[in-house]
Amino acid sequence: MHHETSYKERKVITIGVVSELTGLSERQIRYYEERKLIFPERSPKGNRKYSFLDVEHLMDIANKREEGVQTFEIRQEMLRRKRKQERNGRKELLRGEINARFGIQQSE
Amino acid sequence: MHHETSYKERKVITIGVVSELTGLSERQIRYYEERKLIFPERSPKGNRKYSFLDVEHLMDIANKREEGVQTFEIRQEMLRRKRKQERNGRKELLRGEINARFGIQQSE
DNA sequence: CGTGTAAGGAATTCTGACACG
DNA sequence: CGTGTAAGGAATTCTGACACG
Repeated sequence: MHHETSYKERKVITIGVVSELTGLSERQIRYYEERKLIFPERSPKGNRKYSFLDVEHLMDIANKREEGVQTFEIRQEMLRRKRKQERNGRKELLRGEINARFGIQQSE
Repeated sequence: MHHETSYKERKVITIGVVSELTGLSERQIRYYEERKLIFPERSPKGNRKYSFLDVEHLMDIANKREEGVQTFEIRQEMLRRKRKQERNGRKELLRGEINARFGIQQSE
């Protein structure tokens, strides 16, 4: 319907800028990647590149960490949320197919 | 109304990435700045930082240049557009004030 | 576990300048 | 005018490792 990979998702920000934006050290940012909390892309020569969405995730992670939540638990929660989204995604897809065949019933 | 400086306007992209995104050389990008076609911010240590909007402007500039338009003319046109926008901005502001006093009373 | 730091190298960016046209 | 390039320096980023706790 929309998206051509929006500004929010494009991976164009270097780790130094992400560090400024989030207040996290580069060490922390790289560690959260190691723990699979964040997934930067790489430039041709291997430099990490982040999106605004990544920056927001990192700020959420920082808040969780301050509350003493461990990276492992943060990852668990992320995966749970993701699976839930996927289920809803499939549900929506199905709803779309049904509508396509049996018509636009606005009622429910 | 909205805007907290949206993703599109935030200056976070380094010149190398802008170069990849636009296909322009760093030399060209710096030169267009010298000619006042583009206005990056600077990081604490002096590195240029661009927004997605800047990237789009650069692509427009690249197209104009391919058509043989000189940087001076591109700048002229930019300034003309900007002044027009400012006039419209003032007009809208005025319209808002008039409405606030005499128009559409949403009840009070 | 989460983060700091020193280490060495490679890539990035900056400025001012010369070149060509 | 618009762009390439070599130059030298400073800042950035990368990885793997040791440290502490």
